[in-house]
Amino acid sequence: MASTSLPSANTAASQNCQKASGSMENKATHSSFSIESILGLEQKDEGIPAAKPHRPWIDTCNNLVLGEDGNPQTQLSAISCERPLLHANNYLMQQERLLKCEKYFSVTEKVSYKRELSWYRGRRPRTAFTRSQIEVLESVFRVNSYPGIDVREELAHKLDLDEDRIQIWFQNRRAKLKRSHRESQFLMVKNTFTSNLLE
Amino acid sequence: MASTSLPSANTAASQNCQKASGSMENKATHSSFSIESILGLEQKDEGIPAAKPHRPWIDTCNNLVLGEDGNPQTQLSAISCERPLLHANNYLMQQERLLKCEKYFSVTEKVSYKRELSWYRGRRPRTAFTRSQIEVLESVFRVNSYPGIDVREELAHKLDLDEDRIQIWFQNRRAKLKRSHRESQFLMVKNTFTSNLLE
DNA sequence: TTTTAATGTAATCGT
DNA sequence: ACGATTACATTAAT
Repeated sequence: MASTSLPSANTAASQNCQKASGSMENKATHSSFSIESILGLEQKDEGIPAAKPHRPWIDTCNNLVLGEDGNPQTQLSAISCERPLLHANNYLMQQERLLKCEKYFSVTEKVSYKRELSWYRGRRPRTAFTRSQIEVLESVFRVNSYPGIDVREELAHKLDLDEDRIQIWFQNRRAKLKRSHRESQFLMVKNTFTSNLLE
Repeated sequence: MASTSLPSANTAASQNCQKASGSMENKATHSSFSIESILGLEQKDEGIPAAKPHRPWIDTCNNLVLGEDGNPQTQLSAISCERPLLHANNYLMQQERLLKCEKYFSVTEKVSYKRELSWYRGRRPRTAFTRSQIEVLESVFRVNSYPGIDVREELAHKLDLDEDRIQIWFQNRRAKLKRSHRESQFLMVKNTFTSNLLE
């Protein structure tokens, strides 16, 4: 049995209530998008290819992306590689695939399928940090939440990680800290308000 | 199936080659900031309370949490909202509960149960969408699987739900769609393989 | 058991 | 670098 399924080492703050405007590919949400209009409307908006950054972890030749732990992204990562290829031969394959699924999915489903494919094509496989890696990172973070390139490189070497991953980790960690501060502040204000009401 | 999932403890080096870090010699910015010195020094501060995930469905005054659907988590949700309370009186309650379950679970299971208890304290009561709510959501999803904040708010108002629930629902829906795509893709590959074998 | 709401967080994008 | 938002992996309730 999978003994200790301890996925997240830290149980810190969560970040529900994320409400802000601007979904990424959805910029074109006109205010005329009432539910009724949506329900009674076929939509043709789409596209927004969005330029493609460098994705070194994707093999250009449709090879598998290995995960060391049999991660499930493998099959999908293998589909295609780079945004430009979207309009190359892979595009045909996908079209074909779409046609084959035609009888199972509606037109709009195919549209969003296409969008989804193009979005997450080439997304870096999610890194699963080890507990010990997290511990080290947290220790460093406690001392310095803005490590310079030298510390990051050192960490990368010691933890056998990309320096990029380190940087992203610190970014996300800072965001998390900020969130928790915001929330505790919110609660403090709320509590003060409440107790003021009570007395 | 969750039983096949690995503990995800490893995956340390799922990354491919590092980016050729140059000099490990520190740039003498703050040369005393080596990892060893950081890790070796006493961590006395431990600020970073990692507090308050903002759980509005938990009442701060230990009142009952309404569930709209008579959810059983009420007792648990109402317990606490603050990390320190984990070591306060609630801990006793949990111990008691653990003792009661003693005959049903192994020691290691109890351990993980304990860990998980402290985990999902404060977890939002599971929302049970009605059929009609689902229908509307599905209809919108068919047209647009990435509704912007405006559509989400409108949906929330019309369906009498939190906007958060809407957002989460769409997230999970997208994941589900992707899963099904993955599966059909797998089947397609399998079929192709099989028919290639047959001819 | 299966499905799916909820959670935490790594990765992505725009500014 | 930050903020917002997403995908992804997982947990837990039904």
